[in-house]
Amino acid sequence: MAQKPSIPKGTRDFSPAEVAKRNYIFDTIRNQFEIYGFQPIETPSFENLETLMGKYGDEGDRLIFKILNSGDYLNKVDDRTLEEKDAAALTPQISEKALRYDLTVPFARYVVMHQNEIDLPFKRYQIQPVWRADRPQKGRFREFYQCDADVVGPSSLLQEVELIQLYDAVFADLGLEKVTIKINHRKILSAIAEVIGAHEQLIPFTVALDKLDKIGEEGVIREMAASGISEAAIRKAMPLFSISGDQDQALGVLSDFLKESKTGEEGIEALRMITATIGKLGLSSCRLQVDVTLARGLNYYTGAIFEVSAPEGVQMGSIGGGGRYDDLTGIFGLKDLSGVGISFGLDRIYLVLEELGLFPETVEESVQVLFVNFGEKEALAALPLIGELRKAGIKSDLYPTDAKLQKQLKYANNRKIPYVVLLGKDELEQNTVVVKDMAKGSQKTYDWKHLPEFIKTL
RNA sequence: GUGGUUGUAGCUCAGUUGGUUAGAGCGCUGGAUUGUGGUUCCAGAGGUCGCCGGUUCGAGCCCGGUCUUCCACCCCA
Repeated sequence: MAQKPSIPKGTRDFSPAEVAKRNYIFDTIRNQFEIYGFQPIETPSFENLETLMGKYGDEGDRLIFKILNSGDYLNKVDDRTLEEKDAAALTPQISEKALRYDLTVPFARYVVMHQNEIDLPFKRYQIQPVWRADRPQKGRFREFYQCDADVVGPSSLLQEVELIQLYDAVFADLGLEKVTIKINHRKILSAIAEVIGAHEQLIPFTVALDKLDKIGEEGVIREMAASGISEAAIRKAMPLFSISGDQDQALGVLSDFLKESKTGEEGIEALRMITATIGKLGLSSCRLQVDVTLARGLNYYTGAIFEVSAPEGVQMGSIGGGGRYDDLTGIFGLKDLSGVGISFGLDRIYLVLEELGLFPETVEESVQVLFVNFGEKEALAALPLIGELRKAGIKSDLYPTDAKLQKQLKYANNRKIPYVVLLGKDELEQNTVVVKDMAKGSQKTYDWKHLPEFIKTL
């Protein structure tokens, strides 16, 4: 009996039209990556499990897709682990490999393994799928593409500035207006926790703080209390909940709040430099916003952290994120190497562009010129002309059968083909073709010898 | 991982307290129109009602399970 085919939860097939639109985004991002001097690398779709485990926090570990060992994988498991049904202890015994969870950790691994071949500063980009065992929602998939650009080597803040410009350049090319790039600094978050006396609970503190715009002040307070942060500490942190006004003002308030912390002052200085420089250089599509409550991002970030949210009015999580990590390669044995990078979430950008109708019409154009097939003789006469067009780089094709003209034109119409060429009995006798402009409905006759004139109009 | 939600034609969706042969619009195929698509008119094809089981004389509709979709958590691109 034939089984009904299906694909796993959170995965998708892509039709030709969808692939065309996805490629448009890929091409736009790749083009700017290269314009900014980044070089491409690729890494395997799966890594050794131990390379990935422990890099993304407990929640991250849970979301990593583990690959079951081949062969008799239960053979080596000790009976006790099996009897106790201890998943955490069992996993490393039956799985040695796991699907890539993001592009940053594999990149860090790559840098360490290839350190002798790499010239610093090393600017690489990487566009590949990643996998997460998350529960799918709109804009959240189990297989999706990330487009990363990272610089390792220089600890200069000019890198952060450049990456913000890169974000802006890509979104400008995509025609995506009013994108907000939020920026914060890990040192600021760490200093706040220190100043209020909640240094031990830095992670729960930042996670709660991050939800301010979603669950409000009360919600944040409740969550902080629930995660063991003292009432006194929460009260101390409260002025931060209402920081508003422009960037300089916000940074001023923060500076006052953290005046006793050297770490905090470093973080504030960094943001001042970045925002001031971007202020001078200007952005075309994006706006940069300091946001003290921005805390998302993975555990390995140590400096600036970024998050890009979709334009207002579009229900979508972040469409990009990034930050600086001073010690990521340290985990793999290479000390004192700083890196900073950003990531674009292709699949979410796609949904945003689709919702706002921002894909150019020509993206779905598979063929520019379609020759109608009137029969064997006419089709044979069309082939050299099609060859001429193809040599000139024009996407052109002959309808494969001599189906009714109505059907062939309808096909051209559905495929959004802008020009149809008619070469029938009369044209064959006169060595001419009739070119029909599908949008206007107008027609023009060209002599075979004068085909270049038509090509010029394309 | 927790709680909820959705699934009927290729697509978007109707479908009465459970009752004979499950509908519409769009799309598709053919014709009006043997060299003119996107407009119009006519006709036609297309369904194991997600899947498995249960209740019932009888289930698209009720019950259980399962898969999927979307939503809220969690977390994130």
